[in-house]
Amino acid sequence: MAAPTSRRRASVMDVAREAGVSVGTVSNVLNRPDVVKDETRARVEQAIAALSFVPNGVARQLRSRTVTTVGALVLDIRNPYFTDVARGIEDRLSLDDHTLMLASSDDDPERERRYLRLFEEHGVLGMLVVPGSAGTRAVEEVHARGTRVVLLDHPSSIPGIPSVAVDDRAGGALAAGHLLERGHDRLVLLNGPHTIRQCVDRQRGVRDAVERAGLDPDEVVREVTVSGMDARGGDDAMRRLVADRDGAAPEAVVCVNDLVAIGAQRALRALGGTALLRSTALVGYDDLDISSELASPLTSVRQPALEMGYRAAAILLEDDRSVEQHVVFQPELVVRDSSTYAG
Amino acid sequence: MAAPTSRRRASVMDVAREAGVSVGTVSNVLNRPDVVKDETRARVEQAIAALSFVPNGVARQLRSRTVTTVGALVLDIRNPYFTDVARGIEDRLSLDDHTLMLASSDDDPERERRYLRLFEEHGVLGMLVVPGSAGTRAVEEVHARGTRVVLLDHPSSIPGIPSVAVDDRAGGALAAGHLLERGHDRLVLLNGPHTIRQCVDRQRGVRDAVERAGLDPDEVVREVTVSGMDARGGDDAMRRLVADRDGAAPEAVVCVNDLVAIGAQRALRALGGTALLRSTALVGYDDLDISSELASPLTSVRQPALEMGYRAAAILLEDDRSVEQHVVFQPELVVRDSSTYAG
DNA sequence: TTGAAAGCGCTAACAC
DNA sequence: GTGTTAGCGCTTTCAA
Repeated sequence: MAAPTSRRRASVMDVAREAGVSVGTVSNVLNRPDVVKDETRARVEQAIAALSFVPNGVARQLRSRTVTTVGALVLDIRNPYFTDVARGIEDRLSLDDHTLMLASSDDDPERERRYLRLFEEHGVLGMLVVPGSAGTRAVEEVHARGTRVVLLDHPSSIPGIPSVAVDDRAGGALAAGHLLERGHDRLVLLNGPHTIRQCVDRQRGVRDAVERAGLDPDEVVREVTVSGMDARGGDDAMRRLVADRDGAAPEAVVCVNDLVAIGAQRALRALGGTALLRSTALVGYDDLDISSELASPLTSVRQPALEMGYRAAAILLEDDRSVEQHVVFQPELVVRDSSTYAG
Repeated sequence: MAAPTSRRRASVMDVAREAGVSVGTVSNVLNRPDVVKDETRARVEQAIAALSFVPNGVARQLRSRTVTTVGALVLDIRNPYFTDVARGIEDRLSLDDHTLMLASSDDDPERERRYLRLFEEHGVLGMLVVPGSAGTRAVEEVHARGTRVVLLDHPSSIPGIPSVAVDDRAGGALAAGHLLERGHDRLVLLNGPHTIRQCVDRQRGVRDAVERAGLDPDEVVREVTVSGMDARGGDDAMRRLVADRDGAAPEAVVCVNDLVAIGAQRALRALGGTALLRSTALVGYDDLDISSELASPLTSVRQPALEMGYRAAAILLEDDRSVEQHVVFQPELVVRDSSTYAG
């Protein structure tokens, strides 16, 4: 294998010269091979090989205004839920031979802006965005400027922007309802910031369930905001909670996602071993693959991540008024040990 | 927010006309604002705002040959190990205001080719690639044509291509050595295909450890190839193993990664409950965040994923001969319950 | 400090 | 079937 040449990449001109044809013919070989005489095409293909010619996609895109790249911006690439969504997206894209540019905002408005901008400047075919705390303003602007957008994990209230989401309010109610049914009358909600729509909706759902049980949400539900929506955040929050109660664990806890729940479990075990862990009824959210494999297998609210990604990508590509533009999936409760030891 | 106009995006020409200046001046405002008279600049900026002008990055890249995008191709985006690596890459890139285009080959040569091609045609600044079963051939070609490449998770044997990897052979030896020390003299290795370099090296390491213990690897080690390097693959393989042995679990198992180990645990629990699970000593690889939270907390070989990504990105960006071009990190064994119940 | 004009590499008319 | 040429939107000389 030769060393990397610092020479300029070969261009259609070079290929044309090498093959003794015009650039138009080279372009034809590249894009409409059937229109070129066999013998000419062979010569051009030989020249392409000889020069290791790789077409400049940037120039092509500029000229032909055809793109095959879709951008996706998720909240947190380290959260398996979002990688499942991404996988669903890719599954759909690859059907049309399109490719995915994946990025993670980490709910940092600055990063979100940067990536939206990058996608827009790059002229992607469209983008799939999970908006963060900063709201949908930035996305709306992108959309207003003419780029196709589908909101992910966010019910769209914006005319012209389709969306794919899960009914988070129903999910919150599912989680809390389960704990109430099991006789718990005090709930802690380990939630993310209220700037994130999912967190607000799940909290509302929790309160719905409490009201439905004939109780007063303000008395029953104690909401604690985690420092981050990952294991670390759940761990920290649970430590604070236990410290507040002189070493006792809260009776029943709803966590905003499985990672937070896993962190909360970790804290409980660290502070008081299995005994403390089992004194709490815990429900997570997302039903990650690994949630069933935990020391205390997690009761969790399942969201159809892969399907959501697939559907969102389909809406973007099909851009078809006959397809439903606002899809809401229903979550589902999966009951395991973490919520059934206690009580 | 206005509906998406199907109108063409505004161009520098439009901005120039609106502001009553030439396109050159608009370009200067965009790229060298200090060289433009305050008052002119203000007028141009106003025009930009009025027209919602977003520069066409494709045209810019074509003309100025400056890129800020780096491509990364990992084996499996759903494996937290690789998302950690990706995160390390991003951390380094964002220092230079560069952005990451992330893709997953799923060890499918076809997908690998597609993404390498996409990156190359797009003219990325460079790429970070975890090669799959298909080997490094495709990457070498890309490199030979002049694109900067850093191999990830693969010790480079290719002149001019830097690499960042972990010593997998040492890791395999660490895992097996631990089990041997605990008195096991039959090991099952749940491995991925030998077309993947990591798998071969880890197997060699396992055999090293056996030899070091004065035993014969051919007698001690039984290697089983999983159908996929994820929980599903581990689950399937373990079921086959147990069936082969009339319902008994193997004494000691080294898994090619934590996901496989988690799947293996799942199978054991499903087949024979905690009793069967605890009759096996199990070691994983990667030390995922959640591995410590499992029903049977996983003994695992830790690889510094984040640091690897960071380092690889640094090498790519710095492109500096004074920086070591072949970095090999050393893995580390983390002992937990999964390997210490049994025996 | 600004404007005019060339050209990045490609595709798509259109002419032959 | 193939060649010629304009031009995608931008940056970058060079001149004024």
